[in-house]
Amino acid sequence: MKLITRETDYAVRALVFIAKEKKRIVSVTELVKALKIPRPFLRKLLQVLNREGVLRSYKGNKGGFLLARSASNIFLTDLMKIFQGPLELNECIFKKKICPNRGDCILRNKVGSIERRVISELGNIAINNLL
Amino acid sequence: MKLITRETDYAVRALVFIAKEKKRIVSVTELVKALKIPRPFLRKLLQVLNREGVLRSYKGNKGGFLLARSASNIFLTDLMKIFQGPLELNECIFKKKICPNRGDCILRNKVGSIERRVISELGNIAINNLL
DNA sequence: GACAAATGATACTTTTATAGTATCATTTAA
DNA sequence: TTAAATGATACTATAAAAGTATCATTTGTC
Repeated sequence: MKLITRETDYAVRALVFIAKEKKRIVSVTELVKALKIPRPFLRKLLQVLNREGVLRSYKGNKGGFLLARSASNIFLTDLMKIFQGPLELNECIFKKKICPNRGDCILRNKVGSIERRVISELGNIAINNLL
Repeated sequence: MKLITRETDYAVRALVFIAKEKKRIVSVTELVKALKIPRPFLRKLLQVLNREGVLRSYKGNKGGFLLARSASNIFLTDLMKIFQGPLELNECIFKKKICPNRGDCILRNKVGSIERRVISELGNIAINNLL
């Protein structure tokens, strides 16, 4: 039972590091040294974050990354969506239509209400809350 | 992000079905017909539930399963522990000691507090709440 | 007692998601 | 010009989840 995968976790750490450096461009080399994340893996993550508009990248020598928006506007749920897909705790059965009684499944309703609360709490956590 | 695996979900359905039959012994054959779960997979699950003291089994012709304890005393968290291991939402990093700052990791603390609430809510759900 | 219908035990295979690697092309400051 | 960076993309490895197969044993019923 894992709410946050390693990809998301690494992304958070990298973003926190970059946020702390304020407006200074930060390279993967620095991040690898500080965070001890496998280099090619981290590169992949950062490229995704760039594509998704969370980071802004600068190519070439002395290049690297900056936050594309303010740290208070990058939420944990944003990262989870990017790396883990839609936020659903109970996709397993519902999605695959195995469930013979989707509508009135009590279990699903109960889990669903817990899900909504978890998501709303996670939605309150932004990068600036983690500095 | 999946709170409940298919194994747990199937187990819940089977237990709910058995609970509804009161004290009548229920065979896998009946369960398969009613719940449309792959037979060998369901058998495996029920054998586990028997070993774990959730079900009681009766061998031989006309054999099958009964609840080993009252439906109000079989909790969703019991099944999750059996099929999904210890209830931790954030095992990923902490466990593997990748995290350079275990103690004061803000992310982990935040997720941890959400985790505790989820577990306590799940702990309130028993089989008899799902009939 | 024979037999059919059940569970017990156990090992195996398949599928999916996660985690990580490798490589070549392109950009850019010095 | 060159070294140090990112972009794009394809590949591999590992682990967890889901599902299958098989043989042994038990037991009610004819």
